[in-house]
Amino acid sequence: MANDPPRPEARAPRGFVDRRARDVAAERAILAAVTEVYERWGFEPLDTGAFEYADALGKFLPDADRPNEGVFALQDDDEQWAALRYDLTAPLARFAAQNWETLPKPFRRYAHGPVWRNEKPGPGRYREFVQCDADTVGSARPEADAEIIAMAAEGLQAAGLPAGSAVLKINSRKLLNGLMAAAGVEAEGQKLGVLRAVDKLDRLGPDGVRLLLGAGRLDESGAFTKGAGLSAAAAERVLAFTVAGVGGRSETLAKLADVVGGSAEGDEGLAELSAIDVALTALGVGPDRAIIDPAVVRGLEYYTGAVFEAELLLPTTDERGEIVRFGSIGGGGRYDDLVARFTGERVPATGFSFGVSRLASALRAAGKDLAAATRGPVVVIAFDQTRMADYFAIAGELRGAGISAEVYLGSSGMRAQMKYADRRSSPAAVIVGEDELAAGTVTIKDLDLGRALSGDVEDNAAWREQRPGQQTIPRAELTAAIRKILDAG
RNA sequence: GCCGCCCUAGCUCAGUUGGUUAGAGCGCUAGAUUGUGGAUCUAGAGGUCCCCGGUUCGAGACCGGGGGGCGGUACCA
Repeated sequence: MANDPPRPEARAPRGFVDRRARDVAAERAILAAVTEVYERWGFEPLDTGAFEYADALGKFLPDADRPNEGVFALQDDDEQWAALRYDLTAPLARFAAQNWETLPKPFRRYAHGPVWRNEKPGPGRYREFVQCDADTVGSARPEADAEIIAMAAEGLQAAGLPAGSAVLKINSRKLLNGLMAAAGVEAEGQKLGVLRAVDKLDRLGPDGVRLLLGAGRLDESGAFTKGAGLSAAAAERVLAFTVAGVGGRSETLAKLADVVGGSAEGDEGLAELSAIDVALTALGVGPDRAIIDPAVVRGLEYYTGAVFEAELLLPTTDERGEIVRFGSIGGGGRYDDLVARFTGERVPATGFSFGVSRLASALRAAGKDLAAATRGPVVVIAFDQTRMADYFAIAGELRGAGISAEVYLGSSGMRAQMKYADRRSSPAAVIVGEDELAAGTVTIKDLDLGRALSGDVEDNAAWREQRPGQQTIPRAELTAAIRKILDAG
């Protein structure tokens, strides 16, 4: 054995997860529910490839001809760098620029699929995950933003999160810029620091944010985060802004006007948010489903106006019963400059993206799994190896009737086959041995019924004696009998 | 990137001051029951003690270096 080649370790790369039937079903259910909403609101599907040229993603390291860290990139045989998409918005911008002349405008599309991020995974954070986006390209109207928000709210509801269990939070980059102008923050580095500090309000609370706005903060692991270095007065001004999100949307806007009104950009942001508020109300989206929250920042890169974030309000626990905090389960905003990168022409655009994978785990953690428990197929016991043809005929008949069925194809005995059927969550097993063949009958066993009764049985002899849920019927009645068991489940 | 914790069977873990052939529970395979799921009993399979080097008569344990994982933090389009 010493000369055997080393065996590879069977493991998935970190940040990549295997999903079994239950998880796949849950994600599919969410996708089906959300895309149905998108289509009903007049958005058309668009599929683009997993790879984009890295320059189309706009992700090159400064002063390097190599793509940014954070994306999975490879060099094609023509030396061009291609990278796996890290979201669905950049590919849309590329597509819109490429086909702009021929598209009906505004262009309304939805898309879903996996995206990849080459970064350190964490709890609830993967390097491959599924997003589901809807975007409107070519409309600068605040109503376009409002429609995206209203649709996202309906999507949450369709996915199993009605009002009260999740909320959409709205803010505007223009407000944040107005705030910083009012607080006298001008240096670029300092602006970034302020935005990052504000973004952490929900996690660190006002005291943590105050530290980050000032000198810096030492976390419990001992790592120090440098702060934005604002004066105490400026920091308090920023804090007052971030915590102003209380009550209804128009009340919040009035409060915010006191803080950022006066600066040109702040006033513009306020006007846009007001228009969004009015449109949302007209669309029937109340403050129980969408609020204005001045602490929402989102990513720093491409948003130019309104920004949105979907937050889960349900309490969630992990498999050990400990409380877990989920980050946002979706987000979006207005990005008016993204298409201009390709065409030079400014094209207003706005959109929203659900994190489907995270939404699925959030629903599971909250005990609100959309998908019912997965059902296995009816298992035809391979009792007599010389009668496989009969077993395949039975499976074929069931399949023809639309019933999921299979013949056991392993090599184990009957006991193991029953156990197999049990573990597949099969509704029923079909047993055809020599007795049945001779009599022209089949024996079917209702496994669900047996599962329900098994708790009361003490010894195996009695259990076997009872044969719960078992019946022997004429061969011709097989499909009808199985159907009856399925309907009862 | 920074800080901390961890690494022994498929999984969760025990392993005494350094001592001979490395253990448990669960899970898996099978038997008890030539044709029946749960429970019970019995048997079996399953190990690079993360890797490399060092100390030692002797290392799963001690020392040094490396790797991997987890958590926090930073970044996050």
